[in-house]
Amino acid sequence: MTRNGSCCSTPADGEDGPVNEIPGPIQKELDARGGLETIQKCIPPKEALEERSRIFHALSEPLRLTILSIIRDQPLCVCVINRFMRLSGSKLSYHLNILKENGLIEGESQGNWIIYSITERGRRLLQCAENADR
Amino acid sequence: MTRNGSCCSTPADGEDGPVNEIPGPIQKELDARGGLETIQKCIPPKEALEERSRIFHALSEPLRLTILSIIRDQPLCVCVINRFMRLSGSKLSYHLNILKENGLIEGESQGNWIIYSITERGRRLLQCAENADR
DNA sequence: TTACCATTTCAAATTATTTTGAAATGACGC
DNA sequence: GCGTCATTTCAAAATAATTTGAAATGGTAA
Repeated sequence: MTRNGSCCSTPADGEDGPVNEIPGPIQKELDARGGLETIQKCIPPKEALEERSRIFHALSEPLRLTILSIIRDQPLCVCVINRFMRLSGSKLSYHLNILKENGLIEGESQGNWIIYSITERGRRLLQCAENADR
Repeated sequence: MTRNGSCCSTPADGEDGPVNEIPGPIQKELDARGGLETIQKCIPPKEALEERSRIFHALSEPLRLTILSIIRDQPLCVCVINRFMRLSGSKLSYHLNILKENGLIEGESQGNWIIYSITERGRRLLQCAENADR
């Protein structure tokens, strides 16, 4: 298996990658910081990256961000949440579940109702959301 | 068009929703806060919700979070980024583009290369990512 | 126990995102 | 100009997320 010798040849995914030149100024900067290995160490482990991206995925729907702002200041049952959302029950349930699975809300059964409240994580990330588009 | 009289009947999406009872303790809490209208005001406008969810979507892939941490401390050209990622060129380009469209990175052409750097927004949100999974 | 209500679950249909590989672009040096 | 390199673009294929409507669950109350 020989290499083709250029810096940026496009390897098939997962195969051994390119192995050559790096542009001058970039190389300098890189050396000053300790080379490629130093950067490699900045990449978080796979599990952390996957967990974080799942959480962001949960936040990547306007409907779900809406649910979070609705229950931010007080727990509410599904039917009251739906006064604002006006979705089919199964659709609302689907989105509530994604928020719950990702630890952004939690639900407590009380008789006929399920009362959802925002979690600490949910609150923290809702705050990030509000700062995001700046 | 008559209503069926229950709190939580499931309306078709977008139709007029349910209009009845609210569980006792929830109603209390709600009144103490100024009723449904008060909560309604906490829901950000559609445009803000959509913009934020787009940004979170851009962050919802391990590959893209990886790219952000790689260029967090110094700008790098695509081919050096790909030393770490080892993706096909078009795949890496696709993900770089999503980060760019959402203002998380920016690219500057320098001769044969394109040097990407993280933006202020990218840095801020990468920080959120690191606090997310707590 | 029967009926009813709030909510969830399931599978099928729909829609959106990602991956792939080939071709295009634009810079560079000869 | 020609060949080469880094990167992007495009369309098709593959995969993943969301929506829908019907049916199930589990509580409550008569």
